[in-house]
Amino acid sequence: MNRTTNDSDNIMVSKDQVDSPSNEGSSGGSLTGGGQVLKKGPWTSAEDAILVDYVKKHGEGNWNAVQKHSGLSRCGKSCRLRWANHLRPNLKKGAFTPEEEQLIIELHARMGNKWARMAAQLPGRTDNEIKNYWNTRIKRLQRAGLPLYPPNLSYQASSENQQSQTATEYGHGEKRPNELLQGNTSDLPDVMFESLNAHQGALSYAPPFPDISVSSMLTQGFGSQNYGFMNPMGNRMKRFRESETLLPVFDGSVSSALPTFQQFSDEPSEKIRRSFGLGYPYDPDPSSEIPTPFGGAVPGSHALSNGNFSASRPLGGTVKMELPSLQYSETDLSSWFACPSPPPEAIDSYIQSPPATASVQSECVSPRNSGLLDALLHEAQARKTQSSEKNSSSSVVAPGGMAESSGLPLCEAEWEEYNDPISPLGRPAASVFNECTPPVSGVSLDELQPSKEPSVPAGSDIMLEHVSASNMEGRDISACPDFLRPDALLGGSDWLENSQTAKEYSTLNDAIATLLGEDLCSEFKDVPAGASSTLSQGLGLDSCPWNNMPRACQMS
DNA sequence: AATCTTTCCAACCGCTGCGGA
DNA sequence: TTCCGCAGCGGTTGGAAAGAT
Repeated sequence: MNRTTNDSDNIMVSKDQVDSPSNEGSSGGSLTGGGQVLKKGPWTSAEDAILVDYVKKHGEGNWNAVQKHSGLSRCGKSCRLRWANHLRPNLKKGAFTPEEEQLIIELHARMGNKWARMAAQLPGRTDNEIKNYWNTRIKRLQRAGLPLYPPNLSYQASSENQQSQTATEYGHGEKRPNELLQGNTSDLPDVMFESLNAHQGALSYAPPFPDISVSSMLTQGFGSQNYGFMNPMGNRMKRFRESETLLPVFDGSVSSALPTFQQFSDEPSEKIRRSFGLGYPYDPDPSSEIPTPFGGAVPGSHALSNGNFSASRPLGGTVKMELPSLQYSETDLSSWFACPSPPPEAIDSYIQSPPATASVQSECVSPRNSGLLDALLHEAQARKTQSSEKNSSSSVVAPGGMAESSGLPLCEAEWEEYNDPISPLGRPAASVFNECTPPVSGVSLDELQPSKEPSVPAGSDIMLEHVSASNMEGRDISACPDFLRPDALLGGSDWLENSQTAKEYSTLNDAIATLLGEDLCSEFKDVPAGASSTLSQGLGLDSCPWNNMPRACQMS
């Protein structure tokens, strides 16, 4: 399949050749200042020739002059784009090589949606190409309920590295990805991938995270109000930014806590796998004694771990995918970090998760063992299987695919055990994360002290406090509320009595309303009556501020 | 074979930053 | 200092091809 740009060009040209340049109106257009109609739509070969000729003579730049000097009825923007994406020399056509794909993933983890900058690292590739590739990729991953980044992700928290990277990758005046939205240039470490080199062919599904800096996890993953949740994409983030100030504690975590009602599509993983067509030297060794990374411990969290909604089932019809960079780390980390084989002290948490892992693992052996994405698909399959097993014992009915992630009943039942005066919403995501996520590489988050407070953005102190306070050891991971779902977010009324929490929650509610109102609430409203009632009773939704939302968002 | 769905990609649009007047 | 134009960037859209049913 792999249509190449050449193919497209040929097709386009053949089509356009019928559509003569004089037939400009067919593609629409706009008037220039001089009244000339600027053509839109696909470029013809004749136009290409004109543009190439012009650039040869005059060089790149001054694109608005192209129209004047060459008679080309295209706006400067269009000319620049055409040149940059198709006509300039040394453009590499065709599918991305595995190496390029790997690099893109790496770069995206570091840069976010900085396509142009990524393109600079990929000779012959255009930002548009990379962007399209990435968007396609995340669609696939989302559909499969998979995280966006491979597990063998590591953080390099050394200041040396920060400095060097800051110096080399982000020139003067440039902001690093995590700064781009927050305007906060704290000493956040860069996120680095360990190379997915061939020598990792034996890499199990439990890559160690020796380089994970606890402080970086705290400051980036949760503490940083933006690093963890920077959403390089548009609308929702824009809306979120508008309400950012209303979220003193949660920061971006709210967006991360957006529910995913259907995290696993029914799409056969093999189908997806085929569509990936990748061959990362990554082997989810089914024989390894590593529990299914998610093990049901944090059911429903994975799609959230993408930082995205399932694309296969848009919520409210208008939910757009949000391109995560690694800045989604709270969610991403929760998934990725859950992948590694837990340290001994964390085993309990895994043990207590549904025992589907072994069977799931065995059932979902990646036949190809061919790479990261295979592994991810493998994992998705495992989770899907596990999810269905859990459903058989769960009476909770949820809208859409909510029932697939049936973590809520457990959470409901055991939430009270926490006796945490801080509300689920009032509790920082870090705390939630800490409780829901097994320690990494033998380092429990509980052990992570806010030793780098200077680098912690304002408000993170609260988070850190909670992180310190919440001790996950020995707790049943499954008991942790699934804050990745709005019903869980709404859960628990006790903490609402805490005035401060209630206040925060009120503000938060406003923000959520802003964020989700049109998109999610209507969907959530569709919870079957019984389930809704159950949820409402169990979660104290009667007083749920969601009901203060616009009518469309109110739950029946 | 027909129809529907998904994937891919080129191109457009809006926004932002920068530099010059 | 402000305004304006330009270049560039990122998000989104629309249409064609490919694949699935």
